[in-house]
Amino acid sequence: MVKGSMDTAAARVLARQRHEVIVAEIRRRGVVRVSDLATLLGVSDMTVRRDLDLLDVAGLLLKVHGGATLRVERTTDEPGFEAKSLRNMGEKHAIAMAAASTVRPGGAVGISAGTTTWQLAYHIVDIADLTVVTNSVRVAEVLHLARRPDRTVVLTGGIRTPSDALVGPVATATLRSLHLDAVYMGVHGISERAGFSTPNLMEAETNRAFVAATDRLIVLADHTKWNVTGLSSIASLAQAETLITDTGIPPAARSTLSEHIGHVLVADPMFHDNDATMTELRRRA
Amino acid sequence: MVKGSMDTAAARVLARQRHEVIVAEIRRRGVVRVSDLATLLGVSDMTVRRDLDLLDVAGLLLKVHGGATLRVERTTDEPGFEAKSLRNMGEKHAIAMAAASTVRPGGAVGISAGTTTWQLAYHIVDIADLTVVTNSVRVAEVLHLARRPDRTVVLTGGIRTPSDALVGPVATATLRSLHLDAVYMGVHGISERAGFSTPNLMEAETNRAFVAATDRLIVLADHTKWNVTGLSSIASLAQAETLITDTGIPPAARSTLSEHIGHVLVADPMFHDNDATMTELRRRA
DNA sequence: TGCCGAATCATCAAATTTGAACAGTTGACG
DNA sequence: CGTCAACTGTTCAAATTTGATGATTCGGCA
Repeated sequence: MVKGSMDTAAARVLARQRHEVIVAEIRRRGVVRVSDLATLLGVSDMTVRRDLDLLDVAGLLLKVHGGATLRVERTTDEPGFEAKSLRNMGEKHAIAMAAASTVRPGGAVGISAGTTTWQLAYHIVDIADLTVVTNSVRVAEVLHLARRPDRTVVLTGGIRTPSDALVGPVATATLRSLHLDAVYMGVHGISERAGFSTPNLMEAETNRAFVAATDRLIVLADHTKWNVTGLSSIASLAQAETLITDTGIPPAARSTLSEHIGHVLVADPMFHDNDATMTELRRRA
Repeated sequence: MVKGSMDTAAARVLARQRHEVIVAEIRRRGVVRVSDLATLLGVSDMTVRRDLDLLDVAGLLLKVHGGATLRVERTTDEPGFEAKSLRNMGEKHAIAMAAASTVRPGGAVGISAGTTTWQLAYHIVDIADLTVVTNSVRVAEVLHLARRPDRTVVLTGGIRTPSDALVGPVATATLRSLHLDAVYMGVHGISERAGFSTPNLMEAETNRAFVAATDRLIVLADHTKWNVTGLSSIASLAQAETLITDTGIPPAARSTLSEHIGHVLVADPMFHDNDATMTELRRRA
């Protein structure tokens, strides 16, 4: 009972700062000791332990004897844990589900790198006779582990970016030699003027190669991407055959998009709100 | 209640750190001895044994008399690969070490897929200004995780075989467009008549593309490969500039090989060395 | 098969870590 | 201005971990 209810979590600013420092420290060094943190933060060991308790149940770290460590991610498991830290999971999940339902058996599809397309990979493992071309090591990994005999997974090759995409001359050259029935692409920004865009120059180049390899471009983007412009444009709105987004998209944006894009699908996200931190913040406000 | 069995830990270095080092060490070398780990980690034999006990029941390794080995059965990884990597671990390790010492900084090297070349990857992470081209997802993974700014890792792309090699038209096309200072290649068989060979047709094709991309072919093969002939030949003995094998090779074979190959290096598996993981841990402690 | 050195296991003491209880302090709110 | 809830620090007993000691078992070799 000492570790009270959620009400007690609405802490002073001081506690929150400590929590941030602790998490940052663990991210940086991988492991921290209670005694080190106590010295670093200028508080007692007991306080540090209580902090670690909270952060542990919140899923931000893993308490071990003597300190705490990063939470181990099971890369081969479902995206749940790792993806939890990402924003708009519910929306992305709904979008990925909707996108999966548009994949036709027996074809060859391209899948670009990104968190939404990564989710998409999980939903197409059961589609029959599919050939998938991707520049995402993660997407390939998911499909590879499924081990279906009627599945062909082609990696484009190239240099790996921090976000796990393969880019560069090798990737684009490979894509230039291929023709795909459909391409599923995640983007970082959508606007009427700049079209679809991304902040990474290399990824933009690879994505343009994807676009050139198909007549059927399907863009996956949750509503937070609207009116965001990345450094480099990938394609104009009109080049997309279909855009799949979620119900958070403003009606005005929806009608604007419909003017340029043939099909605009709006996926309804499941209710998926378990973020304790968020709730906590709401309470304080 | 979450309070685990595995994360119970320690005094100077958190037990968690020890566990990570132990698992990494086993994955890298295949086998470790209790006494080695004790000196490596700076703790007593008894502590190491207790750690191995925990990691054993956790399924991360297999305790044997004198130390521990990789677990043979199902891991999260591919069975084919793991199973193979167990055999002749000491020899492969020695060969990989010898091969790493022939890698010149500042160049571009190719590394084919295989268990020996996978080990090689661990030993070249510290070589400066290196560009690596590989068709092995595992090799790329190892080098990618090192995150060195002066490292460029290029994946060839292609279709993934059960043994984790990328093969097919995409892989060969990529390799045809590249020129490498040296290529490090593992093979499944060596004989005077058939030269270097492998049982997998697709891998053979990719490997031939590797050979064609360089003037300096370095073949890695432990002594069990001698007089083994795979389905498909990759290259003749004369095409190799260097062959690196181990002391288990019969003298007769050695002289035969020397007739055709410019350099034949024989690595001694008994030779033990220091390793980077240890120094890093010491620095933290 | 039997022997010997090495490895393992069981047990215990010392050192460290942990959690619970209690008390003091701070800030919010009626 | 007083009350109350929450947070923090201190103390102390219990639990965990570690290394050492000695008995036992294992594995290689003649």
